[in-house]
Amino acid sequence: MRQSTLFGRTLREAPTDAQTPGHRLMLRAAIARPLAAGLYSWLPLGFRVARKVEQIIREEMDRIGAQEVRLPVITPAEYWKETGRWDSLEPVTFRTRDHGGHEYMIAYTHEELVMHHARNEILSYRQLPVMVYHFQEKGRDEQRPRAGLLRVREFVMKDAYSIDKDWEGLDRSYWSQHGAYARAFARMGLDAISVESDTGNMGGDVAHEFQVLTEVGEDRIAICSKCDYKANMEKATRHAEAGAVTEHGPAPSEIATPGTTSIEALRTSLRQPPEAFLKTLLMRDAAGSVVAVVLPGDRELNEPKLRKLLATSDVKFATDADFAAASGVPGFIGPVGLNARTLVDISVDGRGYVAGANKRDAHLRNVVLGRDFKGERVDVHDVREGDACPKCRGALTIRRGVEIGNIFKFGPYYADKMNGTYLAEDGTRKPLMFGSYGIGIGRAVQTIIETHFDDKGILWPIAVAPYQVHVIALPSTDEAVRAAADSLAADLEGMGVEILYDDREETAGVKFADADLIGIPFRATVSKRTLKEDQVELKARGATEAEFMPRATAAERIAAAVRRALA
RNA sequence: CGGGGUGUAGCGCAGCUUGGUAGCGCGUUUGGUUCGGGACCAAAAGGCCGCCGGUUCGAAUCCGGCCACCCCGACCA
Repeated sequence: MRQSTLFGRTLREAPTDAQTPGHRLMLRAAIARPLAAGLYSWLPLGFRVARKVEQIIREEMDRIGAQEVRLPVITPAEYWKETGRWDSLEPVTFRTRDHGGHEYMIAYTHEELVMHHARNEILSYRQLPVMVYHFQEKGRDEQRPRAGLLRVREFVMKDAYSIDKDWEGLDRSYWSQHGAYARAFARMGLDAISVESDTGNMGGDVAHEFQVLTEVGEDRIAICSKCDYKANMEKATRHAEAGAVTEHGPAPSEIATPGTTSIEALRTSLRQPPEAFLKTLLMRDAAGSVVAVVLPGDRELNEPKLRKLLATSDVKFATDADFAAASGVPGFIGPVGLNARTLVDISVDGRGYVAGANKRDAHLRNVVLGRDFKGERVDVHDVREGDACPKCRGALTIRRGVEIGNIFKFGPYYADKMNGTYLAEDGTRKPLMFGSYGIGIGRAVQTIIETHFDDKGILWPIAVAPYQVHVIALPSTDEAVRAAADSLAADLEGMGVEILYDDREETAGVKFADADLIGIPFRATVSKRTLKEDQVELKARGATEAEFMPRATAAERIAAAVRRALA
């Protein structure tokens, strides 16, 4: 590819609103361009990377026997209505109607559609197990797209689906996908770890996410410093000495706390640490049911855990009317005498706490769990740095990560809702056991950049680099140089090496700066200077030293270097 | 969705407080000189100052409304 005709120009400066290194470099190196909030177009260089990422995933999917298919982007409402997701996904989906008034959704994901085909194609246990996958657009009306390609509203996902006879088969499919993911990410240069995750609005129960740890990530991951425990914060738990302490102190007594409505204010006025207090949160779920959540003053509520526990799509703070119905007073609410379903986090132990008195300007001291109030024991708090690992009691650390892939073990969840059954060996109808497995291509591409760059630009892993060798003619206006560079470029291409050939009439500084920015793994320079010795200079991106080789054998040697790097 | 911010040439920005015919750097075009790390000289092109309305003799500037984009949070594969 001649750079003089390349569509898309490099930018000397990134727009100021691009914040993360990967976002800035992605724009500067002409990988992709924004079209609107959360909508990006690939430019030629970026699209080549995206296709290589796809190809790696395709090879790993094929290796485990998954079969490539392709489903539509525009999907009829009827299938989504079967599972109830037509309604539940409404806030985050793009919809339209055809001229006949029929409703459609830009596919948010493809479980319903694959299950629909599966129930028609699969009649017998003899056809199982089977896995299919495709690379297809997803439309998600994210309320807040961010950081370039990391969170967008339309993107290509590799989504795979496994269909098995039983849990045992599903387990095998799940772990074969897990293995394929690990290989695919390693091949594209991503250092991904698999962590336990919540299933969110995907339904089902067991799930893992593949996370690349980087400060630019939006997810928080709890990682044990001793064992292999790793979990997303929305699911992470810890070892807590529940109820270990039991105080048989005096009965609760009221204390005047005028205007003291927050833990922070109490801490200051009573001169006690946050963990001496009980925090009682009155929450209401999507159906309007109200629940009181009791936590120690130093612990935060983890909403995803609470949603999961209540099997609801949404939790909000309660209304004034809810407070009145529960006999609670905002700012002075406490578990003693509260008229509401009460959930007590496992972080609450047996000590005597200071808690709201459910009376204006008053708190109670010496409030003891079990003696003065009761509730269901639950785990709905955020873990934090230093907490004890639930598996080994080692210290947890909290890191940020980008979720580049996920795998879900649904079991009969979709089959049950969509009547997806097969005829089993014993003559009975059984549900198709389902799993789904996604990787966001664009997010993977930018995550590679986020983790492979220096102060000059991108350092592409060669397996996904837009080209393998950047041939530079210096200067292109010199006949002899141009002829030598043309022939090197042609020779390399003839050997199947992917080259970007900088034949532009630019100065050395501009060409080298662009080469560093674009980040192709090898740079082969032909210049007046190298021509004097009848040589070609070869330099690896990121290396400090260049290598000089005779021009006659240069193409051969460079091609060999590329082969070695790819191996 | 809550909070904050920004919209002026392709990109980065100044001008707005105090209203008076729109500027700087980079980039682009042309000519010339250069040529191994974002060259130099000269000339030039390029602007519904986000949109609509209001105030005013006069609005990039003041007022109102709207739109777009970004950041933090919430939420979300």
